[in-house]
Amino acid sequence: MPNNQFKKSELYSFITGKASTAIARRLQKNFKQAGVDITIEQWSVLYHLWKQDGQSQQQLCDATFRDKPSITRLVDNLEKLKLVKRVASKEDRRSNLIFLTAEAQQLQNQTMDLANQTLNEALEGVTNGQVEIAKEVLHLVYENLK
Amino acid sequence: MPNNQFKKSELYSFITGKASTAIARRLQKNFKQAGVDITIEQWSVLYHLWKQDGQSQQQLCDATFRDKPSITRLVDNLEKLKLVKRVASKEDRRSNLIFLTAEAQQLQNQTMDLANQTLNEALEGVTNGQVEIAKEVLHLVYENLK
DNA sequence: TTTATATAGTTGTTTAAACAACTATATGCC
DNA sequence: GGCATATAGTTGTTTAAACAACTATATAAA
Repeated sequence: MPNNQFKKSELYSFITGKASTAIARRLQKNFKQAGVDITIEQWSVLYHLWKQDGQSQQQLCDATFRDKPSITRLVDNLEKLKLVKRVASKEDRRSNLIFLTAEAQQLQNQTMDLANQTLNEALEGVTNGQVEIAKEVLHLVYENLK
Repeated sequence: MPNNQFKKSELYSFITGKASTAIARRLQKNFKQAGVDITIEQWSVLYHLWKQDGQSQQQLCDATFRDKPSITRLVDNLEKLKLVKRVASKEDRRSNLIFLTAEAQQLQNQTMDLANQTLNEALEGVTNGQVEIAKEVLHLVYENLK
């Protein structure tokens, strides 16, 4: 049984994601300090819309690894904040396309800088090689379970 | 600026913790399938009490990386489920010591097996060496930000 | 000793996650 | 065309996270 040594020790913190919790909290704190008043969950939706605007809610589900009710409510809240708007698709009347507002477009550079800064804080003292391997492992775990 | 290549790509999934989310969901699913009717957050508290029973709520905060209100409510719910009980400390009257019930003690072996099984599913195809490095990176990230 | 400060825990409020149940529209098959 | 099934999204409910404000007790300093 490979990996057994690891699996029995430190198992807990792997499962509970202490590292990603720590990163999320720090990013939220850095947003707040900079006067950016959105949640990191909202930001994660905007992030995918900056990459490609006008995605359907289902596409955002896949991109963010969230279920449909979660995206419904995140889009609700982003709409209240006037950061996105729902537009009914003409091709498929079941589907909404989500578009960024001008205000949301203005958030991109600042928040991406804050996210990069947060990762710099997180990865202080970690080598590029280590990070590459950690990235591979996390990717494999995700692929194994998704 | 070291690590910059990494930091700009895959940044998002590192921050949002897709891997740990995937592990948490799978563990919850494995609990449910086995008829274990607790949340993984509740389990994470029990996990630390199995390691040492009778910890204060503040100790559980530190161990689980949660804030005090979160632990208050997790202990509330675990008490409702009759899995733990609060006992007022005699040395410090501000503090509650949390003790496992017999019922919670019986959950230990089964749920630890399910957690190990979940990690085996997650780490399929990952070598011990890769896992060790990933563990180091996650630990360093946590230490940098906690 | 009394006063200030720190610590342990609780409560209220908002946001989000998970899951089930639901509506509406689309697609595939006879 | 009509029916079964799949897909897109919404709503309700429970649990948890984050943050601020609060109570009670302990500790330290004057």
